[in-house]
Amino acid sequence: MELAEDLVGRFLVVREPGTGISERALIVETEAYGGSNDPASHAAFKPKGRAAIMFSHPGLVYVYAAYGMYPCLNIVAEDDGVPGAVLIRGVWPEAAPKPVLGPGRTTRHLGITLTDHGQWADGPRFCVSARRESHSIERTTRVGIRRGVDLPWRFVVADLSSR
DNA sequence: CGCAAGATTATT
DNA sequence: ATAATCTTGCGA
Repeated sequence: MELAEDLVGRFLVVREPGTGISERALIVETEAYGGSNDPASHAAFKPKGRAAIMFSHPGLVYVYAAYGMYPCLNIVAEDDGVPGAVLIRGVWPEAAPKPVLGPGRTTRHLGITLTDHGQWADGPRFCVSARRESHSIERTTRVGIRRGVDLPWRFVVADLSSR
């Protein structure tokens, strides 16, 4: 949960294998997901298969298929045995004039697929840079879910439209 | 083994 | 409002 707020305002670097090309994107929207205390978390109602990585150690990438259509990028947040992850819901690629909002759109834009599941969030494929400038961060309830809607675990850069 | 449902998005 | 379609949980 602290990680979710910490990631907002940082740069995520994605390197394309082979090409040597990397793309930097400002993380502008995240959501934190917990364990059995969080009814919306995958760890709460299907803690098997891919989602089992949420119980693993921090810094690993959890990629799942939302409704079978779109990959969604998460970063495992809690220690071994403690379920928890941060969903990247929106980024602002350096080259783009406008932010890319929505977990499915974000991963599609960055070229992230289910095969990236289990990668290190700070390794050859991904890298999270230090915060470059301070942003005012807004904390709201989560969106796009049907359970646990009341938990205020969504973090966004407040002045999105003014940059 | 078959079916429903979910942290989504684009299209009718 | 619906289709597209991955993964798990549950019932037969």
